[in-house]
Amino acid sequence: MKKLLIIDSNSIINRAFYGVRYLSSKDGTPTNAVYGFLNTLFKLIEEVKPNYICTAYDLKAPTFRHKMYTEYKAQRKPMPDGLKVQIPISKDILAAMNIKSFECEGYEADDIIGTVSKICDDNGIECYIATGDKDDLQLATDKTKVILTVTKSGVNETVYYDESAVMDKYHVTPSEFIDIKALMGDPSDNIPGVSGIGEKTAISLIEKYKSIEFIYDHIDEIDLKDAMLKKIIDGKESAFLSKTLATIIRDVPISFNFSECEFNGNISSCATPEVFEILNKLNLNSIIKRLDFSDSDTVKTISEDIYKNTVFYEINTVEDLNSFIETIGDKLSFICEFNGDELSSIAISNDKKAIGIDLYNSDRKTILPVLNNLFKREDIKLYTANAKECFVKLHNIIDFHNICYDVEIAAYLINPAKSEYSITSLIKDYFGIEIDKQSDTKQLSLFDSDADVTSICKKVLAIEPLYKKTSELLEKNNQSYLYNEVELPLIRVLADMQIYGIKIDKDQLNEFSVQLDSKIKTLTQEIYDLAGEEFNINSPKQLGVILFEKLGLKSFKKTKTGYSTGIEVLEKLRSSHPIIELLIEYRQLTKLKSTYCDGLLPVINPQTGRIHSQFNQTVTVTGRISSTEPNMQNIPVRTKLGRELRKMFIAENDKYILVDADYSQIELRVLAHIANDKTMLDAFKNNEDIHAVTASQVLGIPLSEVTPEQRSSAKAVNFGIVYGIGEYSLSQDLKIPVKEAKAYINAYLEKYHGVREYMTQIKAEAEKNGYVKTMMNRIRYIPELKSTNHNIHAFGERVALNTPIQGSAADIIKLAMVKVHKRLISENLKSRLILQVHDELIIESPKSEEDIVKKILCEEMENAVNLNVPLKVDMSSGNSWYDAK
DNA sequence: GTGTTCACG
DNA sequence: ACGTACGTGAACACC
Repeated sequence: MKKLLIIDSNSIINRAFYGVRYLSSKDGTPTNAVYGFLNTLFKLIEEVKPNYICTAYDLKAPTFRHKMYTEYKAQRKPMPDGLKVQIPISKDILAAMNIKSFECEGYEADDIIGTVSKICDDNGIECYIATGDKDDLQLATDKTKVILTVTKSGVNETVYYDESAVMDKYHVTPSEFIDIKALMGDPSDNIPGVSGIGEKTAISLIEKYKSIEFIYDHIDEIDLKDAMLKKIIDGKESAFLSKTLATIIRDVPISFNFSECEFNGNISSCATPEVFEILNKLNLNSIIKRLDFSDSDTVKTISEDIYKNTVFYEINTVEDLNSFIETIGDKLSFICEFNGDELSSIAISNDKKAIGIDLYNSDRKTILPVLNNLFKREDIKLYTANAKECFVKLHNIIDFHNICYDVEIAAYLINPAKSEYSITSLIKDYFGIEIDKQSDTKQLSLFDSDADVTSICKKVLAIEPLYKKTSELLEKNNQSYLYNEVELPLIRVLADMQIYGIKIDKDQLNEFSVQLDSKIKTLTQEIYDLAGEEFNINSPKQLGVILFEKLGLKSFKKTKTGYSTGIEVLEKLRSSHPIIELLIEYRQLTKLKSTYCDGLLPVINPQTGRIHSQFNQTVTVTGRISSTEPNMQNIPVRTKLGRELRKMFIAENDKYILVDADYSQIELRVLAHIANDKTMLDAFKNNEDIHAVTASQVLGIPLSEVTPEQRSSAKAVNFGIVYGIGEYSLSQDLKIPVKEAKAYINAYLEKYHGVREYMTQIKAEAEKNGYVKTMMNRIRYIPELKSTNHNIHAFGERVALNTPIQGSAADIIKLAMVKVHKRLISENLKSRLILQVHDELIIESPKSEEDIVKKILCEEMENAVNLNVPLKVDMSSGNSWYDAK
């Protein structure tokens, strides 16, 4: 049987708006509802594979229901603006997909759906109704299926109801739904029902008597308490009115014909050029990806102005390369591409002309030295993308001497929130060109060119226009200092850190792993014994069943998928069963073993015996550096056993030592400076214990009388302030009532009024500008502040508060790294920076250089910037990271 | 590929 | 009415 899918657009868009996190296009148009709607649409198409498809919309105009009953939906709040603008967008997209949308003055989308489903019934077509609204369940029959959709944080779920499914779930027939509503009413639509009758009574009456008509026709025979009977009799008029309001109309005057709704059951037919154009304008890239426009040659290439008058060609010989090099002036752009760690191709451009070299199709041995001679020249400025990868992968082959621009880093400073900064994605973002797509590249080339180097040449030719565009924006944002003095020189620093790596004691690590393993085995058995069965302790799902069903512990927190078994849940259950203690220990040990022991072993470089973690410069939104493969910034330290791991990270040999320098309270110092808070500034100027001072201030007791507990609470509050404190979270953290947490925060802000003012001011500023900035003008846009959703907006406020603090601290340590690195080189030292952990720098140093290194670290870190507070650095050294703390 | 948990600052 | 502090990355289970 053929299938028709009809979608209640308003209902699904509305759900999507509240269920999908805030998204917007570059121009600020909110897109979250459209995003959610389209994802739901595609999911439905893929599930139903319809032969016909259409959608129904509500109109703003009053419907017959409003005319009949002025109170109908009168309590509804108007649609938020952020949602309102997305409705017409969704219509445009549907039209571009050739999906018919119906709307009809005087009727709601439901009525159109009722009408279409009836037409389907009459024509022997199976009808699928997709909506977020339970009201439509009244339309379910054996051939008409109602699909209820739920969108939760971007994830769609669908539940299918035919007539029997409705009866299974609700124990009434679809049409009896109407009668239930007639009795109980519906506050969301303001349908009155019979006053005094709620859900329970309504259901039991209709289960018994099937319809309100029957009830009122046989009112004398009905067995009910007098009071109830009176309510029903008094509510007769209202009951019938309610029934009319709740009944979906099935003969709306629309002109429907199946041919207009034909559909091939596949989302690929939605991938039209018009759709691409709209989605691209909205920056809905994941939808573009899902629709996969690549096979459809329908995508129009957008203006390729940046390639006007450019030429490129492939070369394979040193002679050709040399003759190209002769044409180069004082600058060039280049792009390297790698196959693993090996250079696979390189493109170089000079003005409007580019060459590409396929290293697998040319003599690597002769080409590479020529390239090295070119790139090490001091008189040529180099422009590129992803210089760090070139530094790292070619470090003993090519010396890139004078890198003066990296478009990836520039684009990151302009907007650090993007997920990708590859040259390909930058070209698409800034110029709308998809260079890996087939297009009319032939006419660009004066020479015959293999397709292989086409793409890399297009990339290299885009560097100059990307440089123009991004450097303009950097200037406009006042980010020239940040770019030229911090981020650009930092590329070399991070590359060197990655190249040097850190030595790890493999044998000792293996031994630790074996020790953990035997403890884990014992624990596993004990847990099985207490549980009375074997199961996968690592599976939260299986563990949840054991704890909360088999052992009957009480579950008070749930996740999207089931019981939560996180640490805070376990902590609270600690006293209720001996298994909990073991689980907590099991979790700790398996974490250490799998993530740190077994995780670190495979990333040890067999040649160097060292770990060469990647330090990423374009990942975090706040300006911090991130570390991957492995993450060296989350090596355990907080527990005794975990800290043991730091004994594995050691200096190269006994002639070397690790020097560790960490900023003391850098974020709070930054806060004191930015907020210009006198109390806090004084505390730091007098070199006092900031947490103890806070306790003393807030509790109104002398500094000398602060107990360790009081200090620890104050510490939590100080952290909370930096994160954009909430009373609820503080109460959880300190395990005190919300009321007390609130009082604590108030007392805090009373004492630190500079901080209070900062909080108000930065929020206002963020609200007004849509972004916040750090001390060095690192910028972060906060689109969440445009959201009408309370939670999202509150999140935006916390971000506005925290980013200048966390980001300024990142600015400072990055500048310090650049300065330290520079001095190690200019003073001809063998010592090298090897790690950064947000507020901590680690240098591997010959013992003979230990003192001078400490001096350099101290000077450069403490004097990296000049604040209203002193910056303080704690320093220590040792043979291992463990000993150097 | 996503969700949960947990390691760090 | 709703969820609950900022910023990360990795391992594992499960679909």
